Amino acid sequence: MSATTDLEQVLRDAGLRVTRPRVAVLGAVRTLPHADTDSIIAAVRRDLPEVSHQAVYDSLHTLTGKGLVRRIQPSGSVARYESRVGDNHHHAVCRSCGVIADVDCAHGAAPCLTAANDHGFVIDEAEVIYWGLCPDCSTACS
Amino acid sequence: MSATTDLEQVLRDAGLRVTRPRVAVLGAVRTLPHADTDSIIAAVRRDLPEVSHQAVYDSLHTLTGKGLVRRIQPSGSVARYESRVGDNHHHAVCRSCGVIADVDCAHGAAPCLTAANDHGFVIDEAEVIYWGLCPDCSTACS
DNA sequence: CCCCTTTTCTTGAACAAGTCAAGAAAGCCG
DNA sequence: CGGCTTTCTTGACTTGTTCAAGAAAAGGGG
Repeated sequence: MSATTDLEQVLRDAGLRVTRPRVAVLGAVRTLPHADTDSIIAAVRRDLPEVSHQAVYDSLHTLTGKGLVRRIQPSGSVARYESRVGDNHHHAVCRSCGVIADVDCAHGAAPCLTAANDHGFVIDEAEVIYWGLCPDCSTACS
Repeated sequence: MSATTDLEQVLRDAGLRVTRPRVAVLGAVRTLPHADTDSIIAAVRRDLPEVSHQAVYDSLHTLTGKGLVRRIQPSGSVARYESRVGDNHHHAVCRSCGVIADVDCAHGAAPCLTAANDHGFVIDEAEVIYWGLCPDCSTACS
C-alpha cells in the first residue's frame, strides 16, 4: 500500500474530503517536521506545481483543527507545523539559529498541567518551550 | 519622589540614556501588564502625544534587551510586554478571548529547567504557557 | 555653561505573513 | 451520472513590524 493511500485513509478517518492538496500538505508535514509554511508550500509544489498558497493555508488550518497536525509558533518565529500529535511533547528552540528539537515531557505521561495558581482558568494544555543554544551554535560561540 | 524620577533611575541604573519616550514606555508597561504594542503606544501618547510608533518599538526593544521588560508572544497573538521580570513566572492564556494571567512557577524557586532529553541543547530558560479558558469565557460557554 | 560626539527620535516607505472574498473546480452521496 | 457542498484559485488587502536617512536631544569634557 502506498504512502499516499495511507494519507488518504487518515484524512477520511478524520471526516475530511480527500483532495490532492490536503494529501500533499499532510505528507509534507510528516516529511519535514517543524517546517514553516513557506517550506511546506515549496514541498507541496514539488508534487503539485500549481497549488495556491491559499490552499496550503486552508489545508493546514483544517488539519490543525482536526488534530492531524500541530501548529507551533515560538516568539519571533513564523508558524511551524509537525505531525507528531497526541503525546504532549515539548520543544527546544535555539536562540541563535532557530532550529527546533522535540523534547519528551519531563514529568512522564501525565503532563505538567498543574499550575500553581490557575486564577480560575480551565487549563487543557501546558505548552513548554525550552530556550537555549543548539549543539552547533553553542560550540560555535565558545 | 515622583514615579517618573523612579523610572529615570531604573533606566540610568541599566546604563541607558534617559529620554521621555523611554520613561513613558516603561511606565506604560508597568501600568498595563500584558499590553500589546498598540495599547502601549496609545498609553504613551496620553503623556507625549507626538511620539512616533518607531520610538516605542525602539524603546521596547532596548528595554527588553536590558531585561527591564519581558516580551511574550503566545501563538496567534501579537507581541505583548510585562515589567515583572527575573522570577521566571509563567502565563495562562485564554483560547477564547486571549486574556493573559500570571502563573507562578509550579516547581518552586528552581524552575522547570530540566528537559527529559535535551538533545545537547544548552537550555537557559523554560517558558510555559497554560492554554485554556479564563473564568469569564468558561462560564459563558457552559 | 556650552560644545561635541553619540545615541535616539521622526518621518515615511517598505516588507512579510497571513487573511478576505468571489467565482471556478472538484469531491462525494445517492 | 447529477447535484449539492466543500474546497481551490486568483488577486487584492490588512496588520504588525522593520528599514533607512536625516533631525533632534542626551550627556561628558572643557
